[in-house]
Amino acid sequence: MQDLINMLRDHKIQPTAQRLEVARCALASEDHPTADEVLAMALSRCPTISRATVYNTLNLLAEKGLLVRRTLREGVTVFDPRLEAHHHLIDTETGEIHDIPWDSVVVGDIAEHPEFEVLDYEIVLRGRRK
Amino acid sequence: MQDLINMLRDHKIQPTAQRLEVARCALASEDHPTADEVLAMALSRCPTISRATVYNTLNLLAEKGLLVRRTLREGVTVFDPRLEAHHHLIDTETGEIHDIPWDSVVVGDIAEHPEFEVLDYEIVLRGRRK
DNA sequence: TTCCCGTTTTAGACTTAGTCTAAACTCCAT
DNA sequence: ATGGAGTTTAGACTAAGTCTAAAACGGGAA
Repeated sequence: MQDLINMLRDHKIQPTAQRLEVARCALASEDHPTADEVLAMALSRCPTISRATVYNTLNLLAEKGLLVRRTLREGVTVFDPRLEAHHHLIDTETGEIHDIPWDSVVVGDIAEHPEFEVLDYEIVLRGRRK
Repeated sequence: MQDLINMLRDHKIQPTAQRLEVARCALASEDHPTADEVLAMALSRCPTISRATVYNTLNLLAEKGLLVRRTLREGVTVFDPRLEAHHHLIDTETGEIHDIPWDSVVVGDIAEHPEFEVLDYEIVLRGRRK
């Protein structure tokens, strides 16, 4: 709890009850929740929290680098609490997102692009449960 | 024109004026249009075409393998007329999507996943104009 | 050719994800 | 205590997408 407060302070985010609850839900998540999923979780402990606050807080946490916004599901943004580089595997049947450790794929040289400076990259795998 | 008709027939899609127009716009596109972008293009030649028809037709073309649906832009689905395997580079400033030839990146072995059979994959690069 | 019936198209209602706004609430510093 | 900056809130609004029910189309049988 105190750790969470400090984590927000360290990132220049003024801690409030609502922000702590959103951070708790999103950062502790084992998967890749959408904003509305975080809202649903947060409501159980913080029954008056509003959708706008959850959206604002997630955007704030992402902007401050505590979460990563990802485009991995059609039509929705998901938030990823895992900050270390990793890849993703999408279950083609369900859309579920699974983390793949960075080292389990070896990417060789990426040819220099004539017009772009590449800042980062990831592999998106798609697969089916065996 | 006749080629387009045959292409649809070959894929068991009954050609109609609207479908031909949607196919023309989407398949000839040099980029990765959204459904609403295709609608805007189609309207100039086919002024009464409806949004529902464009959405239905794009979904049909994707289902029949003439287009690929991709999740590369936040909140929207884009359609990709390039069927050969390739990667994508996203301009972090604008969100623009650029194709990257398959061979310009060498991906080594992908570790066998214990629970999933990997069907395909691609690299998503993010970068900034130099 | 005409008619029929399955297929397609259409407008518009509906849903879902997300942003925006303006008012209300907090809470710290005076 | 009070004033103001920063937060939260409900609800309006927008954009992407699906659904529905009715109208229009079109190709084959007669």
